[in-house]
Amino acid sequence: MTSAREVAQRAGVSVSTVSRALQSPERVSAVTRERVVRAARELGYRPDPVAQGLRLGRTRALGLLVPDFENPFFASVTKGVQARARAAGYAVFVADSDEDGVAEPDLVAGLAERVDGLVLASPRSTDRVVLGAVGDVPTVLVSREMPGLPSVSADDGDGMAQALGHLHALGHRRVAVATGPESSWSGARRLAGAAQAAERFGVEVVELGSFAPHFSGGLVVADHVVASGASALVAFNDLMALGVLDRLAARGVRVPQDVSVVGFDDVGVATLVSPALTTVRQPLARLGRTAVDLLLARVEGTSAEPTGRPQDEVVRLPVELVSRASTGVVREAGLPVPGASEVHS
Amino acid sequence: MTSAREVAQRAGVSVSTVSRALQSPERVSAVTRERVVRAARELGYRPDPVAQGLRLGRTRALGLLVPDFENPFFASVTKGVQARARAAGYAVFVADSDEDGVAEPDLVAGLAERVDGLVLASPRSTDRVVLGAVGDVPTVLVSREMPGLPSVSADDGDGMAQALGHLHALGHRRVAVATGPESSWSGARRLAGAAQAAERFGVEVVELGSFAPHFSGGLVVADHVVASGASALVAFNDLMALGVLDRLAARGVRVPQDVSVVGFDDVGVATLVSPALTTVRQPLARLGRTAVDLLLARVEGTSAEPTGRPQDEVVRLPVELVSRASTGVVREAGLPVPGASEVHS
DNA sequence: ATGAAAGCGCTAACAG
DNA sequence: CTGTTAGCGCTTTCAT
Repeated sequence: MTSAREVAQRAGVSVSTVSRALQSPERVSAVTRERVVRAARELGYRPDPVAQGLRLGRTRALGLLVPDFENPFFASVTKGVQARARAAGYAVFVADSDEDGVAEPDLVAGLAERVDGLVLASPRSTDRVVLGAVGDVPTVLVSREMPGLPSVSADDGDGMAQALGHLHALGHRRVAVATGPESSWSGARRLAGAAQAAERFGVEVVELGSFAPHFSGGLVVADHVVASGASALVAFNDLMALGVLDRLAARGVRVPQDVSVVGFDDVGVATLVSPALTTVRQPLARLGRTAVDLLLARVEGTSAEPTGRPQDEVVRLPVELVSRASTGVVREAGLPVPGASEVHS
Repeated sequence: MTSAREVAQRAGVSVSTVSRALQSPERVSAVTRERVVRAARELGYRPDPVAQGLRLGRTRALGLLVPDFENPFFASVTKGVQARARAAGYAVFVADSDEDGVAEPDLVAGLAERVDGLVLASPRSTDRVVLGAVGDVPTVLVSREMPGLPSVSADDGDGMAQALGHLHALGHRRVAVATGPESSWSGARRLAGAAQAAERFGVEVVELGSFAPHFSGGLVVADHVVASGASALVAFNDLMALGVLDRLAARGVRVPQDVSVVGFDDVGVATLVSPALTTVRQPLARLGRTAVDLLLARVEGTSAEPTGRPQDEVVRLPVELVSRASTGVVREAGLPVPGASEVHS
């Protein structure tokens, strides 16, 4: 690592001039600036970001916390955060809580002391714990809203409404809904959306409860669906829906003839299974990018916006129901008219 | 952020005593240590890692570069790196090159100046470029070997041998192999392994060429397989294999009756498709964990090992062929005996 | 326009 | 055992 002193020596100037020539070129004569720049280039000099960070109090680093990298939803969010941060000249620290809410405060605190801003994706802790852990570090939430913190999430309630509307139009009148982690904010939002939409469309919603947001959780959910007598299911996410599909097939329950299945997220695998999964598409990478935009607005001085945005801005990105075979029209059998509506109601 | 000075004041000692009491408790009297520790706890003091980094020349941060977070292979590696680094008290910077080898040197350089060590997963650049970019920062490679740098990768050659052995045992005599990015080191290794195994088993290997390591690449590969007259395919990775499966199904080519398909990696989705994918399982998270172990041995002083390990240690983790339906025995039809062997050879 | 000096928060060498 | 001093690499007054 070459330091500013070596550059100064080579250019025959002082270290402060080196700093100035590089940071505020206009405050230095053209000729010395040229000399400094050349010396710097020849030595491959790059100011040490750690030292800069110490002096300026800004590290030009952002922190990202996710519950699980192996969940494609968060992989995409990570990608989005990463891309936008880099474009703005920020490095990104990451931490994976392994879906363990208890570990979150420590992880957040560990990140917080090294970064200028924090992105927390679907934190599982309570509002109070999250607020305590971030302290006074600028923070943006993803897929979670909470008073006092800006956030960007998909419109979960609307997504659920679209899903139920779709199922209703296909003739379903009794629909099961499986939730993810108890502590999932978006899960709660969807349940609320489901209740509203249920009334609007006149469908009965059966809450199956809370399950692991993975393939394995779906295996369990599938049996509940069958037992519930519902003719359709909306799963917490695509991974869970895939587990449902698998178990249903194993039990000889046909999809969509006997039961229709809707996922959430539209991660890549949704199209790779058979039948392809109908799902509520979230703008995955955009969640991450938007979060960084919000964060940098705060980190780099609120003065950018003349009128000043509200302290905790809440962004809701639109979602889109993507209809595929798992709720589709079955050629040979015609529209799957659920027998459930005859049995119940 | 509370600083050491405030703790010192509250405890009635000097800042150096605060530092000592926390870093080397035995060099401080029991009573003052107690006072300092209590003051620190009361103020919620945590030494600023940035300042520590500047002073000590160690940031207690590691850098990780991957070609694509959304590729589940790298998501798992990231998870492994993350977990091990955290356990050792290191934070992790990440960067995603988007499979763009040209961007790599800049990304690596950007990471290098902030970290104590680097993990480079499947870097796409040439040896010279990689070595230049890392400079003198301790570095470990994942899924890539190169003179001068330690590395941990799966035994790709053996994996390919297991795949071909399996296919040979099932009666296949003409097997297509599709590679990933030209610059992929493991792809080259597998081709080499294929050549060896081909001779050993007496199977003919048809090299289809280089394709995108995604689902979309597989769609293209499928047509090549059919055109090649091979009765089986080994794809570069599971994602590609899934694309092949999809396209084959669309063309009415049955798997495994008409063509058998083998993937690589055993990422989660391999079991979610129908037919389930036979694949060469890599110890994904372990790749990441082992890389960090190697790295920390270097970063924290080679003296840990009495005799001193070789400067560039090369670790090859074993792989395991997992046989599933995509090469499986077909109940109704018996063993899929490829017609290819009658047509050719 | 430039250099000297101060200091970000911390730790290590050196006295005492 | 503890306080004082110095300095990591950088930016920023403050003089000149």
